[in-house]
Amino acid sequence: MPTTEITETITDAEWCVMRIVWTLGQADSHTIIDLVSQQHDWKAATIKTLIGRLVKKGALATTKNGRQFIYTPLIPEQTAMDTALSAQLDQMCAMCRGQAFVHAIDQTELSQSDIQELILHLQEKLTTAPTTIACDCLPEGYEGSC
Amino acid sequence: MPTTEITETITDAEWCVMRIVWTLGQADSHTIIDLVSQQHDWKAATIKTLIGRLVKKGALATTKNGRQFIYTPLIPEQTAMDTALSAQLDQMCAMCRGQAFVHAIDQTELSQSDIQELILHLQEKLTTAPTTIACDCLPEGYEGSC
DNA sequence: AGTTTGCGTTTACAGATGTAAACTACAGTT
DNA sequence: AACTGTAGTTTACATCTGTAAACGCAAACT
Repeated sequence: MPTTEITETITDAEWCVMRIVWTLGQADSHTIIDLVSQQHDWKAATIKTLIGRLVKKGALATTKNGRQFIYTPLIPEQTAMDTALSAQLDQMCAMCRGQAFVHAIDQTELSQSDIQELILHLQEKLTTAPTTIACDCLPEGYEGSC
Repeated sequence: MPTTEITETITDAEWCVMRIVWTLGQADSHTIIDLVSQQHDWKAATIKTLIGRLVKKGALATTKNGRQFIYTPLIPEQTAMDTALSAQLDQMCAMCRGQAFVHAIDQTELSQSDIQELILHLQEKLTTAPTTIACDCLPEGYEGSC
């Protein structure tokens, strides 16, 4: 069987569709179109296009149900979030990522349990953390710091 | 004078150029092209295009220096990182952002001082954190949880 | 002064993305 | 059986991105 690997990226507009399906677990196109149009000023045709592209990309699976399809996520939401965040972080200076987290966390609403989990992970991480992280914005062999 | 607001986004390829300029503080095109070509298999012409687009977008300022230009960042690196991370997080389910952070932090090398700062911020945040964050993947009026 | 070199600008072009109309085909209705 | 509505597919098209060649002009060299 073919590996369910997703190579292509999910675009911003496609994320809106995926979030509906992730949350519902599964949905037919009518439901998706109905819910997404309440969040965005998109025509039904637009949402159909997005669904089609997500199926082609292997992000959504289809199951025939009479005349229509039921769509289910082929990639877990958590995986998609990880991939997206990592891609973003990877393009930022390694030395600055810590500060980026600080700002991001300051501006994000987090639940008590999430915060506690984060603190635990960080405390654990602290035991093996290096003193400093070098800036990696310049090519090999150059020293820099931003 | 016009406000130095950047509305347009900096693309992935453009980030590579910005990182060089951010790190050096300022640079002429020769330097940028030289350093960027050591990191990416791009022709000088490609990098010239990226520089041009960044100037047009208002991300880089130019100062005439004889026959050539000196480029300086018009937007701070930290601001760009914040904006990029926020945009990414904003499109993810509010309820799941905490877990996204957990995974991202697990996979990112952080210095001891960054970790300590993060822990402090989180401890402070804990004092006013809500017990739970609702999933915001569905339109107003629908209850969901992913 | 003429020529070369190098810098910034213009033009090019394919593929991705946002946005959507048009079309096709089958299920359900009359 | 003919009709109609709707779900999925095709086609459309402007803009953005990645990638790069070509061009014009001024400085530097001869």
